[in-house]
Amino acid sequence: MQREDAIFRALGDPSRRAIYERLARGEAPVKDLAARFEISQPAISQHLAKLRGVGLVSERREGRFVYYQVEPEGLRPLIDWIAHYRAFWPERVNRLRKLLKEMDE
Amino acid sequence: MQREDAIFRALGDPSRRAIYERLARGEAPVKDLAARFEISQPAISQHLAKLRGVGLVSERREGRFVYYQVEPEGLRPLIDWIAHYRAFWPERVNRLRKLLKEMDE
DNA sequence: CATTTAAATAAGCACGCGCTTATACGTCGG
DNA sequence: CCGACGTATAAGCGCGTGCTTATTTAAATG
Repeated sequence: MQREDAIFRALGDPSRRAIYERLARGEAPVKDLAARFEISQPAISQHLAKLRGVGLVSERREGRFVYYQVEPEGLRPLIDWIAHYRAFWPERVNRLRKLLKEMDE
Repeated sequence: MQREDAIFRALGDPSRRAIYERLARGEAPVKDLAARFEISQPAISQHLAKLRGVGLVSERREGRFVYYQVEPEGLRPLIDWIAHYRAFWPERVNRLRKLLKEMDE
């Protein structure tokens, strides 16, 4: 229940969240990310280090390439935190319920 | 789907999230918050302004007191964002499903 | 009314963050 | 081997952020 700060902060940066969203569609080496986004390769590496530091992302080394991918358990602290305060937004729960039902097809 | 930055950032600060969590247990005037937390009253007001700015909190004025309360719809962008990436953590969905069932009693 | 109380705003400061360029490290290909 | 490539790390810079104290505004109280 503590130290979700880092996860919130990690996703609070637009570039970093964009990188995470990109990785959510499939793993990618740093080079590809650096090509897709307009910031420099070091900036990408720094963002990846932070995402990795909070468990949102993991790496897979292959030769001189480093492939990054989304870590499924990474969002758990966020979900748990939100779930903990679910009593205070009952309508949201219903919406979530609908979302889950939509998945059942 | 855009500008969740502010919400992530708003909840990324420990003091601010603590204030939000406190308000989730019931509305409170600024004075009470300033008494409970160790930071100054202006700091509290500044945090409340940011929480209010992103729709996480709302105010109710009564005389010279200003009562703040959690805005139920405030977490919606967060939930929607997470829900959008739900495909990448199927086990989490099951956990949420369990939580929702637990609520049904 | 004058004073006190609740809250917001202003101004300033220290620190962290995101970015850059430069450099180092490791791996592959000629 | 040697040079190029992929990535990480180092160092520095500008700016935003969270805090403080001081001040302002507004409402209750004597």
